[in-house]
Amino acid sequence: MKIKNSRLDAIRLILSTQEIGSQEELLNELAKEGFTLTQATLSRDLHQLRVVKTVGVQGKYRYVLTRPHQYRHDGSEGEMRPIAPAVMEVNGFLSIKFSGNIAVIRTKPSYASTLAYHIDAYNFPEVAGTIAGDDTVMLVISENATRGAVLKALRSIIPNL
Amino acid sequence: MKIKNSRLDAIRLILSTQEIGSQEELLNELAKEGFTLTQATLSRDLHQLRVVKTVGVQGKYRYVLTRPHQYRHDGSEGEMRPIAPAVMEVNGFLSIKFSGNIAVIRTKPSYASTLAYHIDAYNFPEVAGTIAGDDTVMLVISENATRGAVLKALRSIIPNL
DNA sequence: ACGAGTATTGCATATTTCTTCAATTTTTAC
DNA sequence: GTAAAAATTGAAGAAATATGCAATACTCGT
Repeated sequence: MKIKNSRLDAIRLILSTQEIGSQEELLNELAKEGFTLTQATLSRDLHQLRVVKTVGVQGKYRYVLTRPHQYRHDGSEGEMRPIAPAVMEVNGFLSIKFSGNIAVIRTKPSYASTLAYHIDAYNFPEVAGTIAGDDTVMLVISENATRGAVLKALRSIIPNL
Repeated sequence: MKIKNSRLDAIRLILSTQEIGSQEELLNELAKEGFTLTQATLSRDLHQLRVVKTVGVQGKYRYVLTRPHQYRHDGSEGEMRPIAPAVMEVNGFLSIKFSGNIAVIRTKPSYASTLAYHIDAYNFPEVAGTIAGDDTVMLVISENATRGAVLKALRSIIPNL
């Protein structure tokens, strides 16, 4: 089904760029994008996407993505995902540290999966893969990439870096 | 407040060892431990602990811990946390692979944060830190530790390893 | 020890989310 | 292409969760 899949994509996109606190809110955002559906369907969509409702920055509830299987596209994955639409503000970033071949990125609580989603979306060759917790992203650096190259790549999507 | 804190600990413990699908269910478990409280209070406790309701193994909903600050105790943290009470079954473990200075541990869906929680609780010096996704834990090995040492440490809490 | 300020809690209810059922649409196998 | 099977959906209501309010318990400074 075509409609459903693009709707799921829309949900992912919205959740990764906005702070959504209830299904109704998300329903409105989806309506703006031209998707008409009921809360019942949305509930099922969220279940399928394994989205979780967590507690965001100021104690507000927030729906966030949990990414299913992390660390992909190490060459084996030909599937070229569409580039994230326009460079967007990826806020929530706090700090980055390197250790061996990985970078540990700290974010504000509940922002990690959003950031990881964006990093993934760009398919940087310097990035072997990522995994997101709640406020931490671990990024595995590609074999032939340098830390500097990773920083440079990330700077293109993280404003305050 | 003493009661509340031990209750929060009890919640953490229960969530990390059992599959809890609703607050009422958790309420029952807490009752067994001698805690009497209402769903309202529990809701607030879960909010404070930033527990999330996610989708578990067979599509069932499940409450899981989100760990607040990963990768700690690199020397800077003196705070000695109490050892996890008794060695407990940390099931859900599937496999472990090493790559450079990290270990990638696969678990059954939604078990990752539970496992990471336990690893953290033990404060192994061989472990620089962990981060949990949904079904994956990435563990950063301390600079001066060997893979064997990490395995040995993990074996003490993961039965089938 | 007293009182002001803060935190914790239950109750009742509002709000939100999930699920059952039946209807439709889409896919699959011939 | 057609029938059977599977998937998707909305409506409505059930179930689960969050919260305003008032009462009680605790903390801290004096």
